[in-house]
Amino acid sequence: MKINESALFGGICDSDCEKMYKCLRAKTVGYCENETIYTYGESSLNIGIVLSGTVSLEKIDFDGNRTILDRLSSGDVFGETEVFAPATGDEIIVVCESKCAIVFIPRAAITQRCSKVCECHTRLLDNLLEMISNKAKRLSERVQILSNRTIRDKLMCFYMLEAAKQKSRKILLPFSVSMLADYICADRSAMMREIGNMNRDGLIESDRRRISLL
Amino acid sequence: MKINESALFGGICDSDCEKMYKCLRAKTVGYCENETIYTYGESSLNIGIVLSGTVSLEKIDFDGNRTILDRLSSGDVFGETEVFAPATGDEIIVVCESKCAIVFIPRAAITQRCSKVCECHTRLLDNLLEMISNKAKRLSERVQILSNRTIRDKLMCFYMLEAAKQKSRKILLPFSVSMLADYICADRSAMMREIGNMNRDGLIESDRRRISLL
DNA sequence: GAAAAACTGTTGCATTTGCAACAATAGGTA
DNA sequence: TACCTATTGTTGCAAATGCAACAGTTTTTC
Repeated sequence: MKINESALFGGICDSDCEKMYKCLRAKTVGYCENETIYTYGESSLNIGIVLSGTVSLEKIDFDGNRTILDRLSSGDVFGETEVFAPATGDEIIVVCESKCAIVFIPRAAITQRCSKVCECHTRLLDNLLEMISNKAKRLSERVQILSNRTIRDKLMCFYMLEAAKQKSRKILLPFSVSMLADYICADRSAMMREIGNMNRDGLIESDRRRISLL
Repeated sequence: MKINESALFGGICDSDCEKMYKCLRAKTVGYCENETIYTYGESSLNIGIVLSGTVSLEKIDFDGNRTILDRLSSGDVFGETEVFAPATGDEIIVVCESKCAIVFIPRAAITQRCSKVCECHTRLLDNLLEMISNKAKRLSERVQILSNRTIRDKLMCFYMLEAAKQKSRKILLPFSVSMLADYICADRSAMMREIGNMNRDGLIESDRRRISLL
């Protein structure tokens, strides 16, 4: 994937893109699995664009518990705001899930548009607007899921949203069953037990990552 | 409060503001307590700006359970994206908490900038960008809080964040204790019990809305 | 192909939570 | 003042959840 295929540069032609890459003082860096790409609060003067691979946004609290706040893939952006300012004692980081390439751009270069107020820069802002909206949307979905009090309700909420996205009552989890537990912030074994109950109660039919809503 | 005092129109002079109010086809409407102002999915062709008063974003699920997704006051914006697209069977609405005035602007009027590509319109987009970022930040805080598994941890997380905002270890809840239970998605009585335990364990000293972190 | 690692699935038990029902205390109003 | 209402605070009990420990299965790695 090239930078001009990312959502941030959508609608900007190749030659303009190259000019902007320089104008924006962008840099591309490669990472391997489990490498820490970004620490919120520290290096937050840059925004990052995922060119390829998958990364996850994780919160590590003072007890060492890991929570996935968000998962990003090709074309997604992080650090575009101080959205994930960590609470005292916690740490919020971006970690490489699978080998990836990241483009870093100084935040100032984006918001302080160039003296020429060029069309491209305006387009860039438009794109950024939509991307942050999407991030807000994902977060809001997460809040919807987490606002349920029981594991069963959290799961049903997640399944429903996923079914809507996949336009089918038979869904395939976008990540491992263990990660689902992290995502809905529940104990894995308790979640497994509840999935078993839901099968028994005829709510769903599930086999590992494959779930049918009944 | 006048429209040009809202964050959306920040940095735009009065006369320009008036012009834009017309150019953007804006309309101001007043609401009384508990009135429903906006239903996501239905009237989402407009964005709304809270001029005065307080409104809350609520999810009503099919069982009738109410969850507060967000609270907005003077200068805040809602409907700027389809951020709160309701899950199937649920309803997401904006409800008036205390007597308020709302400015509605057709969404298209904002994103499709006027033919003149005027400075004001660009500024408007900049402002919108920052506001959505703030919304994402609030949502992310909420996720941080909800990602804790016990009521105690949720409360501590909330207290910490609030202490940081109020720059003091003695904090005053921004809403009623009952609403706090809704906010952290816990049963009120269970939360009260846990607050009692935390006092007993010497973690906090609390009296109604007044809390000291020890 | 064998060993290692990661993931999936299960169970007993102590703790936490939700639920229901009720008591006590502000705050507002006639 | 007396009354009404909203909010805050309390408790018993059943149900849900987390925790720990372990077994089976799949995937990766050498």
